[in-house]
Amino acid sequence: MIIKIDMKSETALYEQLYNNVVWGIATGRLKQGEKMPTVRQLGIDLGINLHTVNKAYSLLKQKGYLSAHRNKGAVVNKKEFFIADKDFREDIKSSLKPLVCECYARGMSTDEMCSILKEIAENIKVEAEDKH
Amino acid sequence: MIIKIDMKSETALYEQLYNNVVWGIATGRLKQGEKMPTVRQLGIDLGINLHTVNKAYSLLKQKGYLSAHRNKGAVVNKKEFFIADKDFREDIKSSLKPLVCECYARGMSTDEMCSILKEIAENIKVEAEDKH
DNA sequence: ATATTTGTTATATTTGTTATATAACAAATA
DNA sequence: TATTTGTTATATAACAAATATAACAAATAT
Repeated sequence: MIIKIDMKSETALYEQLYNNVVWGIATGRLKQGEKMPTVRQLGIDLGINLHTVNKAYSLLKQKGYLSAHRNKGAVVNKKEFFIADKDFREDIKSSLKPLVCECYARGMSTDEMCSILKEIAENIKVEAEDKH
Repeated sequence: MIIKIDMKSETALYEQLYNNVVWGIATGRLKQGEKMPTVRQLGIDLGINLHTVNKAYSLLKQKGYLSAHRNKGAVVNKKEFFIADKDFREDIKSSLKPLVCECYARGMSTDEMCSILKEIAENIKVEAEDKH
């Protein structure tokens, strides 16, 4: 999978990298068991430091998306390793609440919010089909 | 409205403050034309620096929620000042996409995501009715 | 007019985070 | 035994968050 980062973005590099990998999994570009580039190689490819890559990988491991073994590189975990369990749902709720507050404060209805969410989800589905 | 911040939270103080005010507007605790505490007073009340308060207020002004005038303090704007226009919707989409990706990667359906969103919105409604 | 209140701007300092750089360690493989 | 890979440890620089002090500018009160 081609990973791209935007040096001008306000989002931290390691966070962009994290989001990219999650997007890759969501769109089926990264499949379970698939080998990730090494922290050194990806650092070279993206023109960033291996520790920045390592920080992203560590987070991805912590969240269950990747496993890493010495001299083996990082691989994408099976889906069972990153299910939408209770803890995850609580995390998502916490992240979502401020956004919902903003929408609500601006007079948006719940249906409107859901339709935006569905639009995004639909987009991800299209990106998943576009991978060929 | 009673504003509370958590010094142990990972979220920046100015951001917590920002979220608090938006929540206040969303739940009807802060009404249009209502006077906000002065940056100095709120700083004293919360035990934080007036510049931290000022940073939150500046962001809230920038997003249309508040107006400020010298020696008048900050007041909550009319709803017309913070509608859910195209720019806002684009911003929300950008913020929402990484979250939707995570949910999608973990096998959640769009309906499940919407139900979580609705749950949060329902909660805000309850908090709005609880204000008496 | 003058003093006060308030947002605003400016400068400096401390602390934590992000990103880079170099080096070394540890485990698996060739 | 050498190499590859993740991992850990320092050190450094740049930036952001939060504080501290001071001063400025406009509106209000006395």
